[in-house]
Formats: sequence, C-alpha cells, structure tokens
Amino acid sequence: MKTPTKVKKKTSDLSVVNARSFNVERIKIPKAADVLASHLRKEIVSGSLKNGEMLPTERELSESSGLSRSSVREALRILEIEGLIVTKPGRNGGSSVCQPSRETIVKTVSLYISSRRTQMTSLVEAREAIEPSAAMLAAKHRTTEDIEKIKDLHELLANSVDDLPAFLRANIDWHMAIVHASHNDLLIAFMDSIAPSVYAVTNVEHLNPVPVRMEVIKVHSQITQAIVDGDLEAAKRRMERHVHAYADHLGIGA
Amino acid sequence: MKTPTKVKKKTSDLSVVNARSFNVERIKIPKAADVLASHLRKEIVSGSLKNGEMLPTERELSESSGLSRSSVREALRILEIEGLIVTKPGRNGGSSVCQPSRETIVKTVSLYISSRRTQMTSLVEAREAIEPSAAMLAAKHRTTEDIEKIKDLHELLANSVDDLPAFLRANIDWHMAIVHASHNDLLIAFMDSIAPSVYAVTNVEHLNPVPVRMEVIKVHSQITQAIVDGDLEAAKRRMERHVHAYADHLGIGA
DNA sequence: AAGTCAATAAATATCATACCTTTTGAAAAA
DNA sequence: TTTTTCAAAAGGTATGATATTTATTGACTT
Repeated sequence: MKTPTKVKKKTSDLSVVNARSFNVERIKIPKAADVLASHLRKEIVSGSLKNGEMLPTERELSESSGLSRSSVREALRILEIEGLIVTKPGRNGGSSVCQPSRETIVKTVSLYISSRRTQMTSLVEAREAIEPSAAMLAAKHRTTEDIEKIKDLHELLANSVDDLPAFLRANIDWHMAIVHASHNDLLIAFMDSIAPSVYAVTNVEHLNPVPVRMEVIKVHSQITQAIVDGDLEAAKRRMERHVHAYADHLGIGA
Repeated sequence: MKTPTKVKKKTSDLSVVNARSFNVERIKIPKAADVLASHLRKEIVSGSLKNGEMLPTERELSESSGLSRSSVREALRILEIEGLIVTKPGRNGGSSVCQPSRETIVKTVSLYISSRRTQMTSLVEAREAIEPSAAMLAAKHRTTEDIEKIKDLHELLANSVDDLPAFLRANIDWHMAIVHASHNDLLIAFMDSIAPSVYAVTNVEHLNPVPVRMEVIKVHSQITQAIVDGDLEAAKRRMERHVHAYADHLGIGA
C-alpha cells in the first residue's frame, strides 16, 4: 500500500458527490449469518431441501461456506426461529428441514397484538370478519368428527349455565371447534392468534348474566344445526349475527 | 453425599417406575439463550422496557446474566427476529426496544404459505373472509386521503384496460387501498400476507379478457361509490359478490 | 440368546478470548 | 470555524476448547 498520491483525495470526492446531490439510498450491509440464512431459506422454500431432510453439520457448513461456526450457528438459529428447521443435539443430531406450524404464526401475531396493545375494537372487527366465513366453510367441509366435537362442546355449554368459568371455557372451545371444522389453515391460525385476546375481556360476571347465557345457548344450537345440515348461508348469517350481537354487547358495534 | 448404598440401585428404580407406568412427559431442557430471551421478552411486552429504550450492551448482559456473550447474542437475535428489538453496530449502538411491525407478520405468514404450498382454495377462502369486512370498515373509517387514493387507483385501472400488466397492478393496488382504508392493522397484515399469492395466479391473459376487465371496472366503481357514501352494507355486499365471482371464475366456488 | 452396562463417538451447546468493523464523539489542526 | 484525524465504544466475526446430549457399539453377564 505505497500509493499515497491517490489516497488524500477521498474527501473531495465525497463533496463532489454531495454537490451533485446524488441520491444514494441508505446502504444496508448484510450480515454473514443473514446471507447464509437467506440462501438456505431459499433452498428450503423452493423445495431443493425437502421436508425431513438433514442439513450438513455446523462444522461442514462452516467449512463449505467459509464462515465461522458462530455465524453458521446464527444462521441456523434464524431458520429455527422461523420454524423452517429443527435442531437436535447428540449423535445423529443436527438440523433437519420442517414445515412451519400454525404455532409460528400464532406466536408472531400474539406478540404483535400484545406489544402494540392492539385495540379491542380491531380484534373484534377481525373476529367479525373471520368467524362467519369459518362457520360457512365448516358447513361445507365438516367431517363426522367435527360434528361430534361441536355437538359435545355445545352440550357441555348447555350444562354449564350455572358455572361461569366452565361456561366461558366451553364457549371458546365451541367457537374454535367451528373454526377448525372450516379446515382452512389460515383462518384457523388467524383465529387462534386473536381468540385469547378477544375472549379475555368477557371473563366478567356482569357481561354474562344468566339470561344472556340462555340466549347464547339457543343461538349456538341454531348455528350448530346449520352446520350439521350443511346449510352454508344459514351458518354464515347466524354466526354473523351472533358475533355482531356480542360486539354490540361490548359497545363496539355502534 | 456419602451414601453409596442407594446409588447402585438406579436401574431397578427405573424399572419400578416403568412398572407403575408413570406418565412422564418428554422433558424439554430449555437452552440458555431461550431462557434469557423469554426473560427480556416478558419485560418488553409487560412494558417494563419501553419502546425506544436501550438494552444493556452485550457485554453487560453477559456479565449480569452469567452467560457467555455468544448465548446473550443468540437471545438478542431471537428477539430481533421476533421484531421486538433492533440492533445497531458502532459507538452508541446496541439494542433498542421497538414494536413489531406488520412486516413481521407478513414474513411469517408468507413463509407458512409458501413452504406448506398452501392450496389456492384456502387462500381464496381467506380472502373472501377478509375483503368484504375490510370494505365495510373502509366505508366506516375512510379518511379523505383514503378516498382520494382509492379514486386515483380506480381511474388508473379504468385507463389500463388495454395494458394487462398495468391493469393487474392497479387492480391489486385498489384492493389493498381499500383494505388499508379499513384502518384495521390485523386485517391489513393478514391481507398483505396472502395478497401476493392470491393475485399471482391471475397474471394470465386468458383469465382476463377485455370484457371481464370492463366488468371489473364497473363493479369497482360501484364499490368505490359505496365506500365514499359511507354505505357499510352496500360496500360489504358488493365486495362479497365481487370476490366471490372471482373465486367462481377460478373454479373454486363450486 | 438376550439383556445390561460401560465406553466411545458424533453431534450440538456453551464458553472464553481475541480481533475486525462500524459509528460516533472529541481533540487537534487548518 | 471548519476540517481532519484519531480513539473509544459498541456490535460482528473468528477460533479453539470444553460441556452436554444422544446413539451406537461391544463386552459382559445371565
């Protein structure tokens, strides 16, 4: 590095850049682990690395990529958090490809909701979007097991009028059973994510006097019937009214 | 610990356990980084660590937690991927608390969709759940900026009948503008997540002959009008029909 | 032959340390 | 006052050693 003549002009070049008011966007320098993670992620999503397949060991990856083991580990950890691989210690251990589960979505959305202190209004609006459609799809795709489960939970609900905690529990479970009966993974994941927050606020006595509980049971049985009958429109319409009544009850409908 | 008499019986004890058919679930040994990450996550979500606040440096965390810097880094990486902190290098750098963005949800759901090869049917069903509600909420909550944007995009669409790529682009943008006008972060995030996949399949000539485009423009203008008028029911009903017609078009409605 | 046990091996998990790079603040020079 | 230079503070990367977990193997027992 014995070329002092050129070096000293560095700053003048920069000022020229400024003078021309170059529009240089903020350059993002990728981290080694991110690069490797992206590379592997692409292989997984594209299907080159099939489900269940083993990745090379950390040391092999380190050698073939030229990165240190720490960076390789960081990349693997990223993929693990994204739910794309699972890593086991011990002999015959290592990282194997897996499909992200609904749980991954639920965790992310739940974090989003709680750390942004999402308004109850938004949660209820989302619920009003999802549940009626889910009910309709349940009427369309339900299996005998679905029906059995929904009926069981409805019976449990009907027998819990005098026990509020049990009643609320059965209520949630019945609603979620219907969403599951839609057999639509996305709607299930979305609803799984917001259900705990939505239902948390109902756990109070004064919002659930016995007459209200009786009414809930009646409406639930009508919805259940529509799903059993495979009556798409009725299932949707009734669920729509049901959850909307609930929103009104909370003073959100307005 | 000078009781050698009992030690040698280890295996017999285990067999007794088996004989009693103990129901010991798989014990999961938490990793150091996970423990630290959970701890910090709780502090963030609970609000003890407020938005924008700096965490201690990696070296400080390492000292106070008794873990190595690598483990501390791994914990921070977990939180970073969850969107709860951002980390900057350099003097005055470090990790600061931030709120997870919609982008976090979008990434997770997109990964879920693409790596599970989610059926187009499920995507369209989810869309049919979300967009009508979003349209209704848009009619309820729209601002003047929202209306302006929706109208602009509609005009762009109407002027692009002869340019399929431009038409499709404007179409997506119009739909997303309406979802955004709902001002419901969750619905926006959900729709942002599935929109690319939903609309990807429409990018073909034969699904969009000119007469269909003309019809789309007509329907869009009716929906736009309902939103401008603040007519919740019309907005919802028209959007419902519109997306359902699209589903039929793809042969999904059946 | 079958079961038990201990030793070994293969992988991740963790640690400790040094060094590199980026960024900023402040001192020194112009 | 402005510019330049430099040093400190933070994260980023590399390396090597050690600990822990788990599966296999083979010797030993029964």
